[in-house]
Amino acid sequence: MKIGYPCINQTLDCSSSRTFRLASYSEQRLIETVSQNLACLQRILEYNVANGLLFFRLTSDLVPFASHEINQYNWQQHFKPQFRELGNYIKQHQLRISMHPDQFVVLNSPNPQTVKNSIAELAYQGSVLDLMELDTTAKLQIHGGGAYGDKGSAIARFAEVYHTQLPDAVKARLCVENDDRTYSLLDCLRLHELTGMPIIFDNLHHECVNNGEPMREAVEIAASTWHPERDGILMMDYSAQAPAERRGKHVQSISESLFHDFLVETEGLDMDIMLEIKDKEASALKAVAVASELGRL
DNA sequence: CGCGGTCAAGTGGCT
DNA sequence: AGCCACTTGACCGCG
Repeated sequence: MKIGYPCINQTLDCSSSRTFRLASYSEQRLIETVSQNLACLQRILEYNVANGLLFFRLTSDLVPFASHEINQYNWQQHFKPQFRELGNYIKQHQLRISMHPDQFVVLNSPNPQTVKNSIAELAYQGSVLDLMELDTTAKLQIHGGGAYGDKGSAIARFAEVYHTQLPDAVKARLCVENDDRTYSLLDCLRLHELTGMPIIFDNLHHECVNNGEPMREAVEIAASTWHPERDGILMMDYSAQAPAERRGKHVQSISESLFHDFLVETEGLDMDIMLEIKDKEASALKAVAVASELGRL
């Protein structure tokens, strides 16, 4: 089991998500920003290794406007050595890596332009992992998308786009995650059956939307969609509801007792856990301690 | 130099 | 009808 956190490290004094406004775009600015982002990413990875945080989600902002038409620069070629070096570090320390394209990536949108933009964004994020020369256990994580009043058709449209429009390099890494209002675990299972994509399980989303599966059973269902050789072990997002806040809002800081209970409930199941908690590595470090005490690491 | 409005992109639920 | 939340605030103009 590897434990980690997404995108941002609050201890270090650098960010790998630096970007700029579209109006400020220039090739020079792009090169400078990417250069700084990659340098910071290396520092974050070193921090993670030093602290036993072996699962990390790369920010979508690593390369600003990477899938936007304004960006015609061959950044892949320019930064190839840096990406490879990062990849070497990742492989050397056996870090698990994911990326999570944001909410604008919707493969089943009725708007063809949205689908086109989505595919371009997936191609960009996949190419980051490819440039790092990571194997297909490094994943891209998206949601089912919209339902548009007819989820059955939306699911069929997703599968159609998957089979007819997605590059193989994206398909090799793409996973679907249950969301907190539209695509339940069972809906994701349907998408899995139609495409072969593994399911990334989110416990908080499952609490929001489910078909009555107890937590352990839900984890087992998601885990069964992963081919160990091709995909590695199950990835999951772990969070807890922020008290007295909107349903689905993430807590500020981990509850060690809730996390302890979750690990006890899933005893014997192997998985890598991404902590979607506002205070980032602070909670991830507490989670590592809890998991370590339970002998799960 | 700090504050606050705004930023490439979508969707659905809540107020 | 508009706002908010989402994997994550960061940028930039203005005072």
